[in-house]
Amino acid sequence: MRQQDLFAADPEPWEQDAAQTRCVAEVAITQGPDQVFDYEVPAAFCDADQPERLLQVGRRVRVPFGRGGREAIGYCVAIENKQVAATRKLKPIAAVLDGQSLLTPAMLRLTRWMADHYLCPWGQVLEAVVPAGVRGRAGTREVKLLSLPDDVRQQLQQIDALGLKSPQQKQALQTLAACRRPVTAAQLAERAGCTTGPVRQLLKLGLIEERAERVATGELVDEVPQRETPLPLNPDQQAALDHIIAALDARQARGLLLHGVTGSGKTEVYLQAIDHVVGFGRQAIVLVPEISLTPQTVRRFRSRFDRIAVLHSRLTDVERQRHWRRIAAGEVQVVVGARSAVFAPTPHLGLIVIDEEHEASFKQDSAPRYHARDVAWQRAQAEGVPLVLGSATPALESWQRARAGEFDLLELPRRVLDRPMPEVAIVDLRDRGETNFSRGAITRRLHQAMVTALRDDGQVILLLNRRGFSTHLQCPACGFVAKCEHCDLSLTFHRNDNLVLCHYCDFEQQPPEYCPDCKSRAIRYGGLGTQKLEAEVRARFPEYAVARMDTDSMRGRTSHEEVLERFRRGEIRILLGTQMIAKGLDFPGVTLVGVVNADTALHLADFRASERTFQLVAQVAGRTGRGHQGGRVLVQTLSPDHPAIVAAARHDFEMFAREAIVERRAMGYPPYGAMARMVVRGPQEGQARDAATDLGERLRSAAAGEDDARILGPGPAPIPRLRGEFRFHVQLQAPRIEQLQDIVRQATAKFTPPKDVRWIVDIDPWDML
DNA sequence: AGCACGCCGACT
DNA sequence: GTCGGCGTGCTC
Repeated sequence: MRQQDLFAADPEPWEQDAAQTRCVAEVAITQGPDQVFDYEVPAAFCDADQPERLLQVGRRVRVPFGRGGREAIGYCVAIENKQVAATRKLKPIAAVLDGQSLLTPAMLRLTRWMADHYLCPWGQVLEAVVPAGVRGRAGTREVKLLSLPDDVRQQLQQIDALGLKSPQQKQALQTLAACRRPVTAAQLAERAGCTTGPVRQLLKLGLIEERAERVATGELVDEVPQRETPLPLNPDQQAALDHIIAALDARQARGLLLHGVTGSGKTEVYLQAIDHVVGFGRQAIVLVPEISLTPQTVRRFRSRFDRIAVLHSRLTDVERQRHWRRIAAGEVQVVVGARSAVFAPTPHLGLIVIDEEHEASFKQDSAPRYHARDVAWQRAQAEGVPLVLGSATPALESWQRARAGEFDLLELPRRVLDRPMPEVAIVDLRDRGETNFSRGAITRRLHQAMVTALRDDGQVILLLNRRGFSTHLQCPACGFVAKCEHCDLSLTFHRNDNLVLCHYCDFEQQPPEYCPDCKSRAIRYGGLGTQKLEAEVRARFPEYAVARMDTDSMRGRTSHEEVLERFRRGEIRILLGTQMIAKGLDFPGVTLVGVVNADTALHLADFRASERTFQLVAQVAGRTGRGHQGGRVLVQTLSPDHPAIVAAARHDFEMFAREAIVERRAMGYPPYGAMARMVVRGPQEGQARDAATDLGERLRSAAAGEDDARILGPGPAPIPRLRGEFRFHVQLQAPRIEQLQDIVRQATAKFTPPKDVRWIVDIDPWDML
């Protein structure tokens, strides 16, 4: 036993001193265990005269951590006067890293909730919530500011007593004394009418002090579009707006589901609600899917509000940081952005809007795996503001909350100007009369509809939710299928680059000339992708301009905007592409929408497969019939009787919801139960499987007390190998999410898989791959 | 998450 | 006899 231990129960006098109530900082480490650690606050960080290094809640700190005193970065989450046990030694904070707090107390509470809900270390959540540009030094510049020490200032009356020979130095000194704000050496030189030489000399003599400070650089220049006035509302829109305004005036947290068919004018309702919020000096946050954060959307908001911040993924760190500071300073009325804009540091939030709330992109697929809708609802409740969720095809989770009375339901059942919904026809791909028309993807009926639409000066949108040319390469002689070396998934042939590539890890190689197994040269290129569809369309309609939109053709920063602009002007007559073209576009000239294959997502091993299919078909169908020429939709499918497809063809969300909810309830799937998923992955199959098995056992024993919880697996994940790693997953279901959180917390507390084996937990997963 | 501590095999 | 393997546990 070491000597210290002998005295542990009876502290030395100096230890009793240390046990007095002390100022303690609680720090959440960004990379480390999910705990908050106490640190001593040195007096140097308590000096209000030095705001740059003052410790405050929400600033980051550098702290010694672990044995050997290695350093870690953390967020100060609380400063308290605490009674600390006599034997307990606290390490001191080494440095304060930020000149201002990065998080309000409300945002700290929100991130704490996220850490608990999504089972992610608090420090990691904080790191994800504060944009990198704000944490770093981006967008700031160090300047050296001059000041006059007090003793020198007092002696200025008898300036000659200082013994300065140079009149320029005297002049500079007096000029500095007259300055009300700190100045740089260059500014002082200019005002004193000299060069920086005398100023530097004064510094050398110690008559002037210099200190470094970080200041923001640059200014944001917003393009200001033509000012637009509010559009007249139809009675449904007016009723919805009145309802939202009533919630706003009540200053209460309230969830409002705005269910409006495509083209029913949801955006105008948001705009006028936001106008109301801005009217009493508060800010609004509008979340839109990344994919529809187009110049078109942005222009609409800019044309209605003076001070708006647009947060999108293409911003540089510096730009992001400037927006963030403007928002935090209350200079912005409306924040428009993708998922992470839910963390915008608005000082007086008045309203949150989520447009297309059913969209997958609101769920983050890396830690913290949050859903912006759920975070927004949490924030809305904490700040007492309404949350408006808008969609033509709401997520069943939101729909169920509205039906249960937890959210208010606002319906916009009609399109603006009483335009009819487009007529939707289903084309049965099992019908030989249709498919024998050609070996291609376009049936006789779709071809004829295209001919008619184009002849009548209309435009056509064709949806095919698969990139590439051929989706698989197979040898007809021996059955060999070309697979990715790292992922074991079929490689897709891209004819434009003459490459085969993996859509999951971007592995690419030359297409094989012959089968590696049986040397046959007759490899068949099967499966339809957008590139092949493009070739077919060009061959069928050589006289019309065609454009393809998918992630391959939209690599440039502005190509997306360019294509849409040319389509708007009518230069492009046929636009084909992946789901990128299914969402939010509003072009009156589109008189025909063709869904080339509605079944692509229908048979995935995923309980949301039919919901996704319904949403995709219903959304793309809504892209037509927006002008006076009307519009029609053709849906090609092998499952013409599938409820999701039938309901989408009738524009009948409620019909779809009624059917889908029966199945969800029977299976205990969301919204009728909570779900979580864990994935264990590693470069060695056996190790990963063993770790998954171990985890499965821990989960089961943790769930022993919860007889209504179900643990499925472990088993190979639907994508069993990805980027060279083997993947196993476990699915968890229980009536309440808290049960699953407790089970996972218990099971993982002491779960330490071998080196190279990693695990993740996904609460409310959106997909199961 | 990292890093030290500790207890068992192949080397000087 | 020691060097080093990585399994276990702690970090204010």
